[in-house]
Amino acid sequence: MSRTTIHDIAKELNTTAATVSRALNDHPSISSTTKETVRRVAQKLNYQQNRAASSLRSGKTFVLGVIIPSAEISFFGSVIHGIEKVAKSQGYSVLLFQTNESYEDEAQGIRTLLQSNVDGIIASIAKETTRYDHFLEVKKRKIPLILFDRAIDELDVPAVVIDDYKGAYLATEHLILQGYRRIAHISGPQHIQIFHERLRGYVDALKAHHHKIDGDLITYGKVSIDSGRLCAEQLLNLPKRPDAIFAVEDFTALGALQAIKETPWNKPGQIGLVGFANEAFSAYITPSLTTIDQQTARMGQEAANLFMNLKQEEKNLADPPQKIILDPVLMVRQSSIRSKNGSKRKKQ
Amino acid sequence: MSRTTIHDIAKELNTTAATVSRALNDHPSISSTTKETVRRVAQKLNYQQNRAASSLRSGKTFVLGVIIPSAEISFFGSVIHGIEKVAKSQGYSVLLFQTNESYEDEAQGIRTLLQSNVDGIIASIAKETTRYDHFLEVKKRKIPLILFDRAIDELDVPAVVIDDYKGAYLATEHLILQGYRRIAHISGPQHIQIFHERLRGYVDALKAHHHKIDGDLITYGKVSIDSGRLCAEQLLNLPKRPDAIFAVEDFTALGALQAIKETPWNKPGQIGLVGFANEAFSAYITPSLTTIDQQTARMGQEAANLFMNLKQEEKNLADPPQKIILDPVLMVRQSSIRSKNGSKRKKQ
DNA sequence: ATGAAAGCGCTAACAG
DNA sequence: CTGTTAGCGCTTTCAT
Repeated sequence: MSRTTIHDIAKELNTTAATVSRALNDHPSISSTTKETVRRVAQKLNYQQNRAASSLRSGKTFVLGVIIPSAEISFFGSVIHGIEKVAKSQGYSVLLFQTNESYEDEAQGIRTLLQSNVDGIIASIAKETTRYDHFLEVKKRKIPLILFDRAIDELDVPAVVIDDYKGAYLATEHLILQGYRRIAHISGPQHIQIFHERLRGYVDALKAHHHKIDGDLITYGKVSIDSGRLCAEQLLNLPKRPDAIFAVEDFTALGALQAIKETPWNKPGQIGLVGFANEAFSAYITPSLTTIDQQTARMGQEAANLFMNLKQEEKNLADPPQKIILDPVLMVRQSSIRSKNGSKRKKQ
Repeated sequence: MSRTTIHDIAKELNTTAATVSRALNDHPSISSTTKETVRRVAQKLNYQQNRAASSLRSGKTFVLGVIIPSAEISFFGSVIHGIEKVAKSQGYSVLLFQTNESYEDEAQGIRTLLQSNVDGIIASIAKETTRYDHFLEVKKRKIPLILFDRAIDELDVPAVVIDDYKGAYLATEHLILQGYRRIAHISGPQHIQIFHERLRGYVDALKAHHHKIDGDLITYGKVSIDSGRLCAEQLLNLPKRPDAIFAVEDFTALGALQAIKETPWNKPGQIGLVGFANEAFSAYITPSLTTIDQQTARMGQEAANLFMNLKQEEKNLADPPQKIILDPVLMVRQSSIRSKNGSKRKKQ
């Protein structure tokens, strides 16, 4: 009545559980005829391996633990997609935990993953997390740990991130090439690394193209629609007003767009706008938003690949951890196409 | 060197593994002093339970298997969020599988979940799936199975869905109450139940308010942006053209909106538009899209709750499976606010 | 190429 | 209240 085990198969074939186990695992020292018959009987009896037993004995679970702030955020949903895809292709399952940006939940998640004997952990650190003891515990147990998006240099583990500096540089340069002359930037809190990097990219792009850096044209918002709107209003009311805005991410850009639309002297196509993140809505608003794509699914895939590679060559544990920096991709849409003043329209 | 086990704790305390196990599991017949000391030593030795061993013995894994088409679709990301939240609160972990809408992947996912001895499975069926043998296998093994969104009556298992009929009724009625007189509908393939239900809701709402049903005003698209655009163009070119459109879901509505904007005789606010799904972009497009919210995170929570309830009262296995039908919520935004002809503006 | 025996770490039944 | 014993189902030496 109860579930078929390898002993049932062994009995049916007058052999032993060991042979059945080896046959099913394609062990080299089993004749192909035996493998064949074992597989046939296994199928007949509808046998399914008991992974708990297998992993208890072998120490391997073929489970990959994934820790993210929230599956509800499209960025992370996309990354999970990429991770699970690669994991599955290599026979791994994904055990998922959300932290809700809380250190406590994150530590609890790590604890559960350790109890589950996962073969590796892929994580994006919670905003609240400032202590890394839980991650150090993972390292101590020699369980492969890979970070993505929000990496921590201090932990000294492999990571996949995108090049925020370069993304911002591309965005700014695109506006320059479109012919905009006074390009403003709405940034975010500078203690968060990615926002600081994006500001650097903005500044360096301007410098490289011999534009002056004007402190008035740089504002620091709180990374939200409302904040983007307020910052943009402030910029558009300057005596020497900007003719383009690079926003630190798409929601900020969305707020800025609202402000732009309500600006009396603005004509469509006059004020350029670029965001960052390629959020789901960005292609569908009016005008559609030029932005920087972060290659989210790819990020997940690369993270999973990093894990697979680590497994392969467990030898070089002392090697410096690999860091993959993904190239951001400029998505040119309507919001940054300069349409008047006879400026030359640069094709991208 | 290697990981702490209950035997290590037992040795330290001159007691036995059984006692330690019971103490850690808060077994009633252990004195509270013993529990206390055991817990202290466990903490000191940094003990973490080995779940594989525990579940091999006890038969329970505290793992919930979740099968979805793709984590990249925001709908499913949101549902996962709800499921994991409830699961975690009850000590369960979530093992995630994506089907990519393929029957093969779905069957493979079920197989892996069975091998992993999950305590229950929550699934949304792949579009391609037409045979249910894999799900029947789950039932046969008496593993609780809960479906969401895309339920299959034939399987006779608990499910959480939203009331598509009611959602469509609400959407249509809202347009009627706004004062629109000729309300069209862009539907989808009728062999897919949800689209058929939405069509029924549309028709019944019109009937209930003594509007005529005009076959010309009902088109059948392919549920995409492009298809929505084409269908809307066709509708807007009718001799007796509609003054409002209810689209079967938000992407269709988005395409329809493009067509509306390009209609020469249209003035903003003249043609009403309602979508369905409350996609992430719907609040941010111009005009913002009135739509039907499907309570996605709630759907996940309810599905997880259904599982938890099943676990509690394993007695009534013969009872008819519970079906939870969530109420859709009308999200009124700009696209459906009637602004001219002195119609009374109905507040919702 | 296969079999015998042991044991992964835990929990549960039975004693006391 | 605690100890003894056994065994969940599998893999892995070690033998042959």
